[in-house]
Amino acid sequence: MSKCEQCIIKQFNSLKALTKDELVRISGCKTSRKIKKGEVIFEEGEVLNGVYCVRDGICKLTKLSANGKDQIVKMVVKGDLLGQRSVVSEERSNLQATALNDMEVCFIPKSEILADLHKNPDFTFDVLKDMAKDLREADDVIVNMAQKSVRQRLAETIIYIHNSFGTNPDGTLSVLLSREDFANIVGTATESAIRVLSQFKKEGLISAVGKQIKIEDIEALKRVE
Amino acid sequence: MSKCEQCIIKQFNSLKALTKDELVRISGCKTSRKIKKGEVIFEEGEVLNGVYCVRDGICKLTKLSANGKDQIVKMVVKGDLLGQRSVVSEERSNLQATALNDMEVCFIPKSEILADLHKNPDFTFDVLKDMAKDLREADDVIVNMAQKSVRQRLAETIIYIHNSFGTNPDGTLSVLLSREDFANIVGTATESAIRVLSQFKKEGLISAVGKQIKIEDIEALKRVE
DNA sequence: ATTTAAATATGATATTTGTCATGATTTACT
DNA sequence: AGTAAATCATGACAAATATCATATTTAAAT
Repeated sequence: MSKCEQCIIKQFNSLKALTKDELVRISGCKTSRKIKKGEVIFEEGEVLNGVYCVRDGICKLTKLSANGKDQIVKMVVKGDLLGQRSVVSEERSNLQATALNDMEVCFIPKSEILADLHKNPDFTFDVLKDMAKDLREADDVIVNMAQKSVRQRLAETIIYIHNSFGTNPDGTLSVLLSREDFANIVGTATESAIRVLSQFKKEGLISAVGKQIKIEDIEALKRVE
Repeated sequence: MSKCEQCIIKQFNSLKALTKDELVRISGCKTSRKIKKGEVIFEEGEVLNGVYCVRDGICKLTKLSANGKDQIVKMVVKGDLLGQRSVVSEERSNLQATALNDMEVCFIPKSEILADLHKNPDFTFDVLKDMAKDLREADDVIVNMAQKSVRQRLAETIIYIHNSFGTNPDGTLSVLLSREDFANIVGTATESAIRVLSQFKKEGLISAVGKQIKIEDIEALKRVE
């Protein structure tokens, strides 16, 4: 099994603030795990006994709403940590995590994380900074949800996925999402998401073959009202 | 001027994790300030040079959306801290803070807060815990915005204000919000908020004389669909 | 106290979004 | 390969919400 000290992934998250010794210790008790596309990593309401460091792949964080629909609250990629919020606040998870790709993650037990949080202020501060960023992003999502149309939100979602998760050589978005996933990000009915995507296609803003979506006119997409 | 070490307010926020010495030091460089109802404490995009500890009163945190409407993202009360997110991430404020009451706040310079964040892991951990709570609440707001009707959101807002900010002796909500404020919490047009409040009144769920709103049937309000 | 401005209220109507139905296409499975 | 089950697509209609217009009431200012 590879060692945390040498892992390049940690450069992208708060683990980089740990000392060599701390990393060696964590490396000794972490477990590596492969997760298949569609698999649930943890459920809403589950007690998380640790934090996941995402080495590869992408997952969605969802919350089931009263009307029985999943809302995608955030997407987590390679390099991100998963489950810090629950571990820090010692609460059950408020979200479900589901793999959108095949994934590879390392699981670090809660006790190790908490030990370092209490001992290493740099690490704690880094986790804090990360959470501050998450919080700002969440504020932005709230405002978008409250004030923008489904059309605008969907356009922005496509741009966001394009910019954050990249594209294949042919220009198509590298993360494959179902129309239902798009609806659950945007907070609309699946049919509405489908309809708006069809409109974007007709208007030449995107092209789509099945789940393969490609931005054709990003400037026009940005201008969508 | 009163001293932080003796201030009871700090029991309600992360400052309680500071040592006596740290509190004395902070006490020496804090400034107390009174803010009148309606006054802006800081604006969106402003550089915050410190954190506010709310000793009395309530304020709203808003973000201006592209369509020119303010969205109320969170409300902050006596006992809460204000501005931690921006200070931690060393970014300009992503929100505007406006007093809804006459307020009394203590301003603590950024340098002091950051010094303690780097030295006192208990304090940092406490701030982290607080932010984790804010983040969970923000996730909940996202889901509500995305999946619930204006009617439901408004009903829940009234209950939230009732439970979190309390009532006057006659049972009316102690925080006076304009109909526009309600609209900006719920993310709807002012006219829609007014209309729904009128409906609630007709249905006997609330009574309202001007801005004075009183819950008449909280169970029915909880059941609103 | 009177005037002026702002906030509240309500109707009429347009627009957006959701729901239900139904068919086509794609994917998964044996 | 062939079948079943998802997923995608689109129409028709219903419901929710926004917008515009215009009173009415309330608060603020002189």
